[in-house]
Amino acid sequence: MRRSPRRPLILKRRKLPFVKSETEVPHDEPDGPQRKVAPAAHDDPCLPDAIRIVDHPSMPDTQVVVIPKTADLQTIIDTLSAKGKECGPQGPNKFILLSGGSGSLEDWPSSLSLPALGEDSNIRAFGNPLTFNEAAEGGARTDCSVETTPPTTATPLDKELDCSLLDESLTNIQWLGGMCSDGLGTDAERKTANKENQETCAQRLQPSQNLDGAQRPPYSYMAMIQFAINSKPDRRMTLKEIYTWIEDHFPYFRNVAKPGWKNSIRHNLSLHDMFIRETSQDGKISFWTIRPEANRCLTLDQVYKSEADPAASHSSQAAQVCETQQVKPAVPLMKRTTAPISSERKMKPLLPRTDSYLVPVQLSLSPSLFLPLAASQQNCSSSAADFPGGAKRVRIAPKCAPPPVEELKEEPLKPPTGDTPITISEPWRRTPSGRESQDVLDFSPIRTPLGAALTPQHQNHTPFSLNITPFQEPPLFSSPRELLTSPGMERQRPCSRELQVGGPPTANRSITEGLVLDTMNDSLSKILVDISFSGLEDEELDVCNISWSQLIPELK
Amino acid sequence: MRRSPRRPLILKRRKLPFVKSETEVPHDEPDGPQRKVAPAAHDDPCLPDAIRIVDHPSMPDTQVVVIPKTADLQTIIDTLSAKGKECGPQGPNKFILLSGGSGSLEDWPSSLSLPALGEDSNIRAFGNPLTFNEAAEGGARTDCSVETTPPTTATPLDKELDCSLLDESLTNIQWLGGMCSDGLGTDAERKTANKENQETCAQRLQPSQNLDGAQRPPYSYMAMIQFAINSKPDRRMTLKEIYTWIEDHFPYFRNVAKPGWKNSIRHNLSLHDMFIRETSQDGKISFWTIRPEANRCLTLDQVYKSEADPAASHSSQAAQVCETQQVKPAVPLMKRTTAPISSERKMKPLLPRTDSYLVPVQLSLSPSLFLPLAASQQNCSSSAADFPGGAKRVRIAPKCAPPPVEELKEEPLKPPTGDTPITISEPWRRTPSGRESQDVLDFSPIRTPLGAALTPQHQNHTPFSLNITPFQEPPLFSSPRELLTSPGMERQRPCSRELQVGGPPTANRSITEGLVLDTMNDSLSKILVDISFSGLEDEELDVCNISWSQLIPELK
DNA sequence: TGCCTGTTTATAAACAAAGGA
DNA sequence: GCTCCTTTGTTTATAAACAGG
Ligand SMILES: [Mg+2]
Ligand SMILES: [Mg+2]
Repeated sequence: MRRSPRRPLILKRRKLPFVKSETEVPHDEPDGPQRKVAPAAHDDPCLPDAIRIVDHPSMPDTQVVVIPKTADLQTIIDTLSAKGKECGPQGPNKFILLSGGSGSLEDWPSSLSLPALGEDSNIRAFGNPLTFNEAAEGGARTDCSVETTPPTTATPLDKELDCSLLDESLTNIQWLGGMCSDGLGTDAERKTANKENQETCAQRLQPSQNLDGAQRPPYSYMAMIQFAINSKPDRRMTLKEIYTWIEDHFPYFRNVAKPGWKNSIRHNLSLHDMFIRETSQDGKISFWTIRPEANRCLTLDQVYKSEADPAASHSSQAAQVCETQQVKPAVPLMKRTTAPISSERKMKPLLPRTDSYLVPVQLSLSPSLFLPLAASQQNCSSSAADFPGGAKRVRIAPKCAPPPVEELKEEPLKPPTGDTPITISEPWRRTPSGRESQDVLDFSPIRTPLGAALTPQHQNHTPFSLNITPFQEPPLFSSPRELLTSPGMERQRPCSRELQVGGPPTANRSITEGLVLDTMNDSLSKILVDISFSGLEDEELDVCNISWSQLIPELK
Repeated sequence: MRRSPRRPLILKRRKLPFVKSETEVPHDEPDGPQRKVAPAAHDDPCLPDAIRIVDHPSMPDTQVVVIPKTADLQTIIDTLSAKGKECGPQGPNKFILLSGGSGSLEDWPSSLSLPALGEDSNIRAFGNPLTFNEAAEGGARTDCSVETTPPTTATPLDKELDCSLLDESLTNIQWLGGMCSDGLGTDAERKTANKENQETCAQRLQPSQNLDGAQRPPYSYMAMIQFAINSKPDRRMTLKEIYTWIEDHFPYFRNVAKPGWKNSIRHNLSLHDMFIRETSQDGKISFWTIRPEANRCLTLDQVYKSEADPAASHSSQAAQVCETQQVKPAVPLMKRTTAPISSERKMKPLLPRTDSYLVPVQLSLSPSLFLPLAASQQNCSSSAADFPGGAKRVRIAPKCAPPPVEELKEEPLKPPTGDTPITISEPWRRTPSGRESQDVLDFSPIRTPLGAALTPQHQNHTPFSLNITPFQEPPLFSSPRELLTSPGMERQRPCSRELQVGGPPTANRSITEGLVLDTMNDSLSKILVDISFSGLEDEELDVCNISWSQLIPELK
C-alpha cells in the first residue's frame, strides 16, 4: 500500500542445484551414451527437443549450442566434433555448449565417456572436503530437484553453419521506447520542484500506455547507469550526462518519475563500488566511470529484443547510433527524435549480475580458446594443462604440438600450495564468499594466472551479448557483492579498455557454465559464459545452471 | 514531514584543510620557536591554553598530550623529553601528541627545529606531484581557513604522571540507559505484527522521557551491531542474539521502534562488508562476525561518558559486566536489571568511521613504538628507517643501536618502484581513493610492511579507547567506503584475534594524526590514532586534523 | 503455510562541499 | 565580502521484493 513502483522486480534468483562433483559420478567409466536423442544437426527446425545453434555474436568460427537436458551429450560432442573437422579452420570449429532448461537434472546421464581421453596430469581431487557436509545433508533432499520449470517447447532455431552474421528483421512491439514529445517541458516543472522529492511530474496522466514512458523500464538504476556510461566511447560521463541519457532513453524518468530518481542515481553511483569517480586534471569536473573489472559492457542495444530473432549481432548497429548520438553532447533537449527508438522494441530483462548461491563447482578455463583464431589455429595448444592451477582440459583426440606459450608471462604465480592437508582448525568457516580465500581457496586448486593477457577478438566498444570470462572463476561465493569487493581479484590490471571485455573478475556478471568444444584442438574445456544479454530468446535459451563436470567426470 | 526519526544525525563531517606538505614549509630551517606558550607541565590545571595530558588507557607508560594550536611545539617536545628521561623506564616515556582544536592552522609555526636532527636516508621527496593542482588552486583560498571553531576554553585536566589507571566517579545523567520494565511484553505484540513493518509498538506512549528508551540512541545500526558483536568474547553472534543484545541495551528498539528495525539490522549486516557471516561446521547456524581488519572494537562501555572524567580505563570495567552478562545466553528477557546501565550515563557520540576528505598527507609509522615496552626498551630501534617504504623517523638525539629486527619477516615486499618518473599519461585521474593505487600509490612512497606482526600490549578483548593503527596508512581516499573495500589493504592476514587491535587496514576507524615522542628512543614519529571513543571529553579534546609534517618538515 | 534469515534494490533524507547568483 | 540556492557526492534509514530453509 506504500508506493507502488518500488523495486522493479527485475531480478530473479533461484537456488542452484548443489553439484556433488565426485560423490556421485563414478569416475571414468567409458560406458556408452543413453537416451540417444538426435543431435538435431540444424536440419530439423521444428524438432521439439532440438539443439539450438547460433553463431556467437562476436567470436569468429564459434557457435553457441544450447542443448536440452534430455539430449545425449556424447552424441552431440561427436557430431559437433565431426562437423567442425569438416568445416576446417574457416568454418565453425568452436562450439560453446550450454545446457538448456528442459528436463531436470536427473535426466542427465550420470557419466559420459569421451573418446581417447588423455590422462591429464593435473587433474586433482578437489571435490569439496570442506563442504561435504552440505552435500551430504542437503544435497540429496531438495537441492537435486532442480529446475522444475515446465519444459519449454523450445521453438528451435536453426542457424546456418556459415559464419555470416544474422540480420533478420525485428518484430513484435511490446515495450515501445517511443520518446515523448515534450522535450522542453521539464524546466517549468523543475522550478516548482526544488526539494527534489515532490510529486511534480505528470504522475497520473498517462496511466497505461507505453508511449511517453509511462511504464518504468525493467532495469535497476545500476543497470541504467551502466547503459549510459557504456554508451560513450570513452566510457566516462558526468552526472548530468547520466541524467540526460537516462531521460532520453527511458522517458519514464523525464515524464513520470518523481524527481527523487536523481537522488537515487547519485546514491547508486556512490554506493556501488563499480562506479568510480574520476576527476579532470584541473579538478573541476567529475566523471563517472565503471570499474573495468566489473564492467559487463551492458549497452542499451542489448536491451531490445525481437520476437523470433536471437541474433544480437545487428542490434549493435543500434548501439552505434546511440554512441554517435551521444558523442555530440550539445542540444540536450531536442535529440529525442534521433534516438535509438526505432520503435519496434521489446525490452529484455536483465539477468542478475551473477547467480547468487552459485554452486561451488570448479571451473577450468583454457586461455587458448580466447585467443584469436589466427593464434589458436597454428599450433593447437596443450599449454593449458601446464598452468599452475588453471585450465583442466580433456582431450578428445590426441593431436597437438607443444604449447605456443602465448602471452602468459605474468608474475610467476606462486605455487598452488593446495596439497597441504586441509586442517580444519576452526569450527566455523566463513560462509561461502570469495573474500580472503582462507579455507575456501585451499579447497579450490584453481590459481588462475590473474594477469594473463588475452587478446580478445572483440571489437573495442561494440557491444556483444555473449561474453566469455576467461581465466578467472568465482572461487566460492554466495553473493555478487562479496565477489565484487573480494580482494585479490583486482590486482593492478592496467584498466586498458582494450582488454576489459573478458577481464578477470567475474563481478557483476551473469555467469553460467558452459563447455567449449574446439575441434581444431580436439579439446573440451569448461568455461564461464556471461549471458547477461544472451542474444538468444530468453524463453528459448533458458539456460540451466548445471555443472558440466557432473556429466563429464574428466572435467572434474 | 515524512517520518521523524530518520537518520539519527550522528556523524559530522568537515572538510579538512589540504595540507601542502612541501610547498609552503621552507625545508629544514632550524629557526627557533615562536609564541612560547608554557608547556603546562601538568602543574597548572587551570591554564586556559594548557596542555591536557591523560594516560593512555591501555598502553603502559604512555600519555596522550593534547596540545593547543597556539602552543609551541618545540618547547613541548623539549619539556616532555626531559620529563620522560627523568621518569626513566618506569614512568611515562612515550607521549602521543595530538593537536587540540583551539586556534587555526595559521597560528602554527611554519617550521620547527628539532635538536640533533639526524639526516635520514630514506626521506624522499614525495610531496604531491600529482595533486599540486588542488594545492595550488584551492589551497590558498578557503581550504586554509580551517577549523574556525571557537577556541574551546579547554578546562584542562591534569593527570598525575604516575601510571595508575584512573577511576573517578561518574557523574551527570544525561542519557539514562534505564531499562524498561516490561521485559516480557514483547511476545504479545509480535503476534499482531507479522508483517514486520506495522505500527505495533507503543509508539506514542512515552513521548519524551529517557527511561524506557523513548529516545533513540545516537548510533547507527552499523555501530550498534559492532557493539553487540564485540561484546561477546569470541566476537561472534547470531542474528537473534544481535536483536536481543540491542533490545537489551537500547530499550528504544524493544519499546518504541517499529518492527522494521530488525529488517534494518539484517540489511546492514548484508550490506556492509565489515560484517561477515560465518557458518558452523554443520552449516546449521550462521554467526555474524566483524572483519578483523575493519573492527574498531567499539563496545558499549565506550559509549557512556561521565562529565568531567576523561578516563576511559575504568569504563572497561563496565564492559566486563557486559561481557559476562552476555556470556550466558539464556534468559534473554530478564537480564535488564543486571545490564550495564548503572544509571549514571551519558552517551558519547560516535565519531565518524574515518574522516572523509582526509588530507592526503603521508604518514610514517614506526612499528617499534607499538612493541611492548620490554621490547622497545632494550635496544631502541633505528630499524624503522630500513623499512622499504615505511616509517620515517626523526631522531631527536642520536642514541640507538642496530635494529632488533623484530617480527618483520613477511613477504619480501616488492621494491617501492616509486622512483620511476610519474608520467601523467591520462588527463583524468581517479578521484582520491585508496583503490587500485595506480597513480595514487605512485605518489605515495609508503609501502608498509603489511604483514608485520606487532605485539600489542592491549589485553585481548578488553576494550580500549585510543587505538593506534600502526604501519598502515590511508593512501589517498575520500570516503571510508572506498577505503573499506580497497584491494590490497587486506591480504591474507590470518585473522588472529590477538593481532587485530592494531591491524593494518584503517577502514572503519576514526583516525587522526599524531606524534609519538618516545623518550626512551629519543625518537619522534608520526602515527595514526584511532580516536573513535577517545576517552577524552569530546568538547575538550577537539582534535584538529592537522598534518604534523607541516610543522616538522623532517617528518616530511 | 508462515516465519526466519539473508540479499538486493528503491526511496527518502541528512549532511557536506563547492559554485553561482 | 557575504548570503542564499543549486548541484554534486556520501552515508544512513526504511520499506520491500524475493529466495531459501
Ligand atoms: Mg561508487
Ligand atoms: Mg556483510
